[in-house]
Amino acid sequence: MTNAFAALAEPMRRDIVERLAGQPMAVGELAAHLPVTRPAVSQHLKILKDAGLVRDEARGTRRVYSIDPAGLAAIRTWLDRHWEKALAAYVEQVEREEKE
Amino acid sequence: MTNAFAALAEPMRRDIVERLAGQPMAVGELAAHLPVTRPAVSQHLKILKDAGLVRDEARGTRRVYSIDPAGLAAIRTWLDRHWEKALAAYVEQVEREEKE
DNA sequence: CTCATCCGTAAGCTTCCACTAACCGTAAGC
DNA sequence: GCTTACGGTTAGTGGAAGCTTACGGATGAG
Repeated sequence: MTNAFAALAEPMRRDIVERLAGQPMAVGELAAHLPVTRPAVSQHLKILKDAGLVRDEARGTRRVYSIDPAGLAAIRTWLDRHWEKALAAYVEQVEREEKE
Repeated sequence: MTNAFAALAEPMRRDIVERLAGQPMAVGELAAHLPVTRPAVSQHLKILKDAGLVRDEARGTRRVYSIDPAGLAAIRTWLDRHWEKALAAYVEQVEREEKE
């Protein structure tokens, strides 16, 4: 995983992820519903794949892409970790101020 | 919230978030531990603030920044929603293939 | 009031990113 | 074998992003 957050930074790539979450699709099928050309979609998919967010499966000449739950789970782990840490720091801060 | 994912795309900003999660800090204090100048940190904090990920509080001439849990929670909501949708689509796909 | 400290902002530069157009490789159908 | 359909890759370009330097504003101390 190079950088899942950077992969999801682009609105176009989030749109792609949302569409794939609803239903696995091929590259051309995605491009048909998006305002960019097929190569652009292909490049986005490459980035999403490197980030571990999507998977691809050869299906004849077509290439069907689908969501990789592991990628989303990795982000969630990061969030949870730091969210809890922030809460702990906040509690500690409050306790420190109460002693004053 | 303009774009929380784009805000967290930069490694420097994730570093800042991690440090603030451990303990609220002022701008200069952050910059002292980072390999960039203070204005750069200030610009990053502005982006993180616009994204709803951090909050600031005036403390004399200093300006203390801390994590805003709501921002992280928003990302988590997005993840959960599409993750569940992807799972549902996956189950549906399997059932459809079993009928063939 | 003056000075020092802390911080945000503007301007400029460099680097990276998203997009298109053109090309090449591969699998299915006649 | 030839053609068609589907995708990945490359080169090139316009625009956005991050960094630094320089400057201006606000608060506290003396």
